[in-house]
Amino acid sequence: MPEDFITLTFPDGATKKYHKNITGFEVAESISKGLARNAISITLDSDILDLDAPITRSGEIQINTWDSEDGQYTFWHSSAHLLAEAVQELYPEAKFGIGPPIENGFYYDIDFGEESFGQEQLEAVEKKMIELARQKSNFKKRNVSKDEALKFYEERNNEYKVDLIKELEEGTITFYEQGNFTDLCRGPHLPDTSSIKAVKLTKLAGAYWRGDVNRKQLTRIYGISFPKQKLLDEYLKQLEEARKRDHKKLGKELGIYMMDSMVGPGLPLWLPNGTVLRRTLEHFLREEQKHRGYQEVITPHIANIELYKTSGHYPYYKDSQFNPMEVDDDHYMLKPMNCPHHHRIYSNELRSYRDLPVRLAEFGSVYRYEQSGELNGLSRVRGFTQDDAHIYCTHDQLKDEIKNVIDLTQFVFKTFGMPVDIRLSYRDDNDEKYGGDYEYWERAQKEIKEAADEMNLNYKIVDGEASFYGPKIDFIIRDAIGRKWQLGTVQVDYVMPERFDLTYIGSDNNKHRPVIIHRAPFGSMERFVSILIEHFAGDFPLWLAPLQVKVLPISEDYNAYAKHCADKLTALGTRVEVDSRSEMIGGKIRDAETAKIPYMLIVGERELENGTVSIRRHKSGDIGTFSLEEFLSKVDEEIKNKHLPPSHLEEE
RNA sequence: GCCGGAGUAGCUCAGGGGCAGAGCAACGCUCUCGUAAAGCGUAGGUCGUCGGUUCAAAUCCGAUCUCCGGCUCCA
Repeated sequence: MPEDFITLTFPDGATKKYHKNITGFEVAESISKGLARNAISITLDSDILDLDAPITRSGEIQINTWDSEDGQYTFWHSSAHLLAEAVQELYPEAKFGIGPPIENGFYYDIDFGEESFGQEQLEAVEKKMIELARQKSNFKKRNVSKDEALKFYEERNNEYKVDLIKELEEGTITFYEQGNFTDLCRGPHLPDTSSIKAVKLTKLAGAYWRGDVNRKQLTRIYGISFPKQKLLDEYLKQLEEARKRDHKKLGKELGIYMMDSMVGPGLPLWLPNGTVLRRTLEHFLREEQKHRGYQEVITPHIANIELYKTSGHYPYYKDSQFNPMEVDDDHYMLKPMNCPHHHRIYSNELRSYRDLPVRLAEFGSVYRYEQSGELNGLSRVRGFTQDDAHIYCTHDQLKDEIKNVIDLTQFVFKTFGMPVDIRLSYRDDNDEKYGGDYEYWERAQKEIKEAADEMNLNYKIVDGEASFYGPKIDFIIRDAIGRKWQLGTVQVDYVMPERFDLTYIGSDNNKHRPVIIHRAPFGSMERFVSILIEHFAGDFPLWLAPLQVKVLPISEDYNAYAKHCADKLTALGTRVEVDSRSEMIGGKIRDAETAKIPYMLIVGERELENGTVSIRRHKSGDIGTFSLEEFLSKVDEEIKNKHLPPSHLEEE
């Protein structure tokens, strides 16, 4: 091929020849006018480029519009610049840090100096952004030398950009300009500001420069923008919907839990309905574990500090534990984890290789001193209960045991129809963060990966996320407003067996070290329940619902028959109540619907005469009249098989 | 811990130096009803807490507690 031609491959596999140095815009134009009009940037192989940048090589090309992730990324990146331009207009002294696009929008970190910046100021900036966007300023790219770049920001006393530029290579530094605003930036950007039609500045936060608590805290402005007002309206509506499933709101409405300032922050009190929910979950896992060879144990909530010094937890996590208390001449601590207690139980008897694996399980409550700003409903608390277990096995058994545990965890999430992300958490090069020998780590990381591969898990490997004693598999889920939380975890540990001098007698009659697997499918009952509430939006599967059936007599004349139906259900073990208030049936139905009770049984003259019940399902409405016996077996079947609620099945 | 918001009846919220408000819930009475709200009435408050300014503070100021959104952290 002659040198001045390149070949571009499109997402559908088609290829086309172009002159070298053709721009992305021209390529788009060659396909259709509409595409050229909507084009935002292009992605060449994995690089996102400006629309007017000359394309110098062959490769796979994608024209990015608003409908692609890369297109939105470009759109929001330019919006961040627009935000900065608006701030600069209103606050000429403001100094800019970084302003990247994020998953939903963008932010910019800004040093306002002595100026105070609050909610009220946000609106003015928002208005200014729209005003500036309408001026249709072009985003102009310019190559600058390192000296020139440094000089530019030194003149403006912007130590943040200087800090950034110092780390850049000569020859790779570019500035982007739009209107009166110039920014250090690698791009790419929109052709001009005019496509930014709707802007909402959503949050104001403090953010440390470079994420370092010891450096200055800048003001971070979060925002989101769209090419159409309608899209912004939809986004805001969606946010509002999401807030309706917030477990803090539903937890209160459904009587799941409460917080009380006299009890203390981060210390949830489980209300009767929440307790039913939690105990049902515990029973579910306890039964499953029984079938899988676990033995349950119970350990106290405090222990001598020596226990945690032996485990090595104490020096690593000193700051996130409640202060020790003095008892006689010793120091005791609220337990921040269950593992050391279980290790002592393991050591309580001489173990033979014939006994392994030993699987010790406990719903163990632990207490951790989380920073006050971190506490969040049931998701992040200072006292919580882990569905903890420790498996002591031989090296040969390790991989199979990991697979068993993964299988259990998958089974749990499948039962609730929950989508989870799986992460293999490895160590990084910061040796101070981890205990134990490097070669153990290598081995554990390898075993985990092999097990995950053999189970066909779809995972991501993340370095630096391991615990201090070993690598792990984490199960991550998102809450109603998109935040990620870790639920289940499976961790391999070669360190604790050494520290606690754990042994078993092998077939060779010698002592050997077992390996430990730490695991918690739910993670913590508190966090799991918070996610469960949001996942089902309070519309729980029948087997989990705190109140499963409400019997609604048409009038007081049918209270006795309603009671009769309820008694039959109670005898079956169903959680049932009768609404015998002197309300009209419509009112009773409404109250039961808003309380999200799965089944309503309406009984009046017709039902009394025929020994039937009229069934209403939450969210689905009237589903017809059945004999009481039919309903009993229907409920029984639905509970036994842990059906998901109808509303949820439709969504899947 | 840090930055920004918020806290008024059981719940959702209005009021913003001059008598503490509404809807829902609760309680009482009437109604006895067929698939998402019956009617009337009654009661309910140290306006998170402590202090200051003022003739007068729910309202202005300061401190503090708790909650929410971020940052940092997260066994």
